[in-house]
Amino acid sequence: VPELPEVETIVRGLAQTLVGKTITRATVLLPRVVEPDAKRFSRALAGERVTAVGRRGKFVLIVLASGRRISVHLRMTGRLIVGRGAAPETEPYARVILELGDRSRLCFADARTFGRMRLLGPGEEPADGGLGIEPLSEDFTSESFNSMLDGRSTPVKVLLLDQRRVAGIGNIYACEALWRAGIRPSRAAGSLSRPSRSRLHRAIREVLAEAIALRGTSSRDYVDADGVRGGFQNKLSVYGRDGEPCPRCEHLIVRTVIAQRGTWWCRNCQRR
DNA sequence: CTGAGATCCTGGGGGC
DNA sequence: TGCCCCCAGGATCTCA
Repeated sequence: VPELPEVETIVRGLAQTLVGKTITRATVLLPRVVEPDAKRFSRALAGERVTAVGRRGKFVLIVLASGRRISVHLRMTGRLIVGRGAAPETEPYARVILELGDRSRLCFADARTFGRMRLLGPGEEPADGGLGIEPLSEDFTSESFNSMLDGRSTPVKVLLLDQRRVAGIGNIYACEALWRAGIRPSRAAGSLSRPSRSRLHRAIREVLAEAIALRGTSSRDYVDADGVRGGFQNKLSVYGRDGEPCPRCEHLIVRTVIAQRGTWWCRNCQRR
């Protein structure tokens, strides 16, 4: 499941290989994963030059010379692979192929087809419901996070996953940040003490930065734009580790469900 | 406004 | 060992 650190790693790779290249042809193999319709999508992209590649939350943003952008959301199993070998014959589950001027290709592959590739007009934003603050930006201060929690009865984990508030945190890093901060995931957000909020704010920034440094977490499908796995899966403290001892206190990690999502945590040292 | 639940998909894990 | 069934999981939409 690509979250902020995985998307950031992909984006850094794409920036190296895509910028300056021209899209000579766009082939849509599965029409329902693109917007607008496949015909308009491929017609609009032919001849476009890539000027930059960026990220907003979990969205990859490919900036084009015309001012339009392609947004890509990988959801669960999406991949973006660049190379000469990135073709329908060699990439399983290829959904969209962008042919580049130098005979290489950008392939959007996705087994479960939840991912989306969307052409955005100038000024158009990638998420329909809007995106919240970037957790690694200067704007994400302890103060701004603190006021985000005020008066909210929703479980703090649900709040962390809400892209309209903080953009880019998914299930893995929500679980990991809560563990680092020693906070029970089901705890009502607004009921957290000020020191707890501050610890959580810090934990979020730390875990995301560390994961980026290790090029993300490869639990199953994720690989970067060059097809390389990340390294943070070896550093996970709780995610996916039910039945194993907590790295901090040795109590067994449990898996519960919050808002239909698997939630891994330590009953002993996440009591705040 | 807030939250609960359904929806979309399919590989692979679990159960038998 | 093999087969079938069921379900995870992010965002969005509907409904209460």
